[in-house]
Amino acid sequence: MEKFIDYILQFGNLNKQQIDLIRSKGAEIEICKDEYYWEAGKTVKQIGFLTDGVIRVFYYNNKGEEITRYFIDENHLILSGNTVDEVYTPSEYLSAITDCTLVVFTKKDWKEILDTIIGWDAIVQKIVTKHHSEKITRRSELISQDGTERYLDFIQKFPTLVNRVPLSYIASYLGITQSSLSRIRKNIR
Amino acid sequence: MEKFIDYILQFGNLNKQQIDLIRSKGAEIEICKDEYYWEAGKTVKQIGFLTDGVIRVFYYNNKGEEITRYFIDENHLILSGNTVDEVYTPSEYLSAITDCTLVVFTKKDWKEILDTIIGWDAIVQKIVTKHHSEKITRRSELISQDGTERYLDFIQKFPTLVNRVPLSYIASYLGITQSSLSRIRKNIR
DNA sequence: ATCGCTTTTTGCCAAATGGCAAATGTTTTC
DNA sequence: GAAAACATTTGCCATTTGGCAAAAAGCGAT
Repeated sequence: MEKFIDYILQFGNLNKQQIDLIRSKGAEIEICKDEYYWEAGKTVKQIGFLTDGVIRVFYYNNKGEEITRYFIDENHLILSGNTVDEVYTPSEYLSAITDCTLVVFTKKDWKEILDTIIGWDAIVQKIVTKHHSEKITRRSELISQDGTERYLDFIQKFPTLVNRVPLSYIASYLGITQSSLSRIRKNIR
Repeated sequence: MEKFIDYILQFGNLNKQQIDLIRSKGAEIEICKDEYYWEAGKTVKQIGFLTDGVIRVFYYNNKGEEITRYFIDENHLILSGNTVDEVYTPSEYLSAITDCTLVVFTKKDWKEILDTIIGWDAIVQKIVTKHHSEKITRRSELISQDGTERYLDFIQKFPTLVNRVPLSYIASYLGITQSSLSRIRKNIR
């Protein structure tokens, strides 16, 4: 919970009352390795913030292959759709790579926070925009690189993930096969 | 100008007064082929909406190569940063591929619209989020495809761009070399 | 129609990556 | 600690892509 508060405070100021409100609404939950947090086609009912663990976001392409779109690690918001009111049904899966701890808010409580704390919306928007931009930048960069560059980039940008995420997922994220990535790693050593 | 109004109305309702306000603030400008609309490192002073033409967004990677991140075509908002107040200095270039027509707003006027029209912020946010998501999805998909699939995907998703954008830019966008793309096209025929 | 300039295609060969299956290594379970 | 389950590496070869340079095609100005 405190991780979430600290995180939010990086993006805007909140007074004690406001912090208490947030604290009173958030609930901690745990997800075991390999459990889904979201499933494609199933309506999302909560807003989450990952405080511990790693989650993998993936979808199935038209050949039925599982493609990892990105990883979510500690201190990241997991939002559903643009607005709280909107019913949101993802087209991708979120699955825990390790055991995870999250702070979650029901949509109702989130809405209450939104209605009570002036500026909350702006804070969340800031976070969302930041994450979006980062993802676009990162994905775009990958495309112009060869396998080795992609991997070096990955270990540099996500040093804490390299040893916690199975090679096959990293390979999928980088757009190369697992065996190629294995060879690339050999060459780097 | 009317294209902009029509576009905005897809995302939210506005009354006649509000539309008139917008109309009174927007100015039409033209940009010739190969001119820059944004340059990396130069502060952006206006909000733009592309009504005609195609713009290329690119940056230089660490080898000094020009990498096309994406294309902007008709009916797309070109925003600077998260908020109007923020001074925004892009790290990429926007350059006209064809002659372009834009509707532009000074930051001051945009702010006035923002302060006058309740819900304007939400409309813009919706648009931005939509574009972001589309870009992330598109870029992610490319990564798991080979050259041929990338190109087929491109012509299917941007049929109007294929014949207006030089091959070298498309190749760069798709993360393959121009000669490879040329061969791919030959094989497809 | 011709010249000059830019864009696209092509040939040649090298390098990178994919596909598949077996071997090896690691972790979990009983 | 052995067996089973899972993850990673490796060998082998086919395919794809890259790099470079020359040729061909396209285009605009005169």
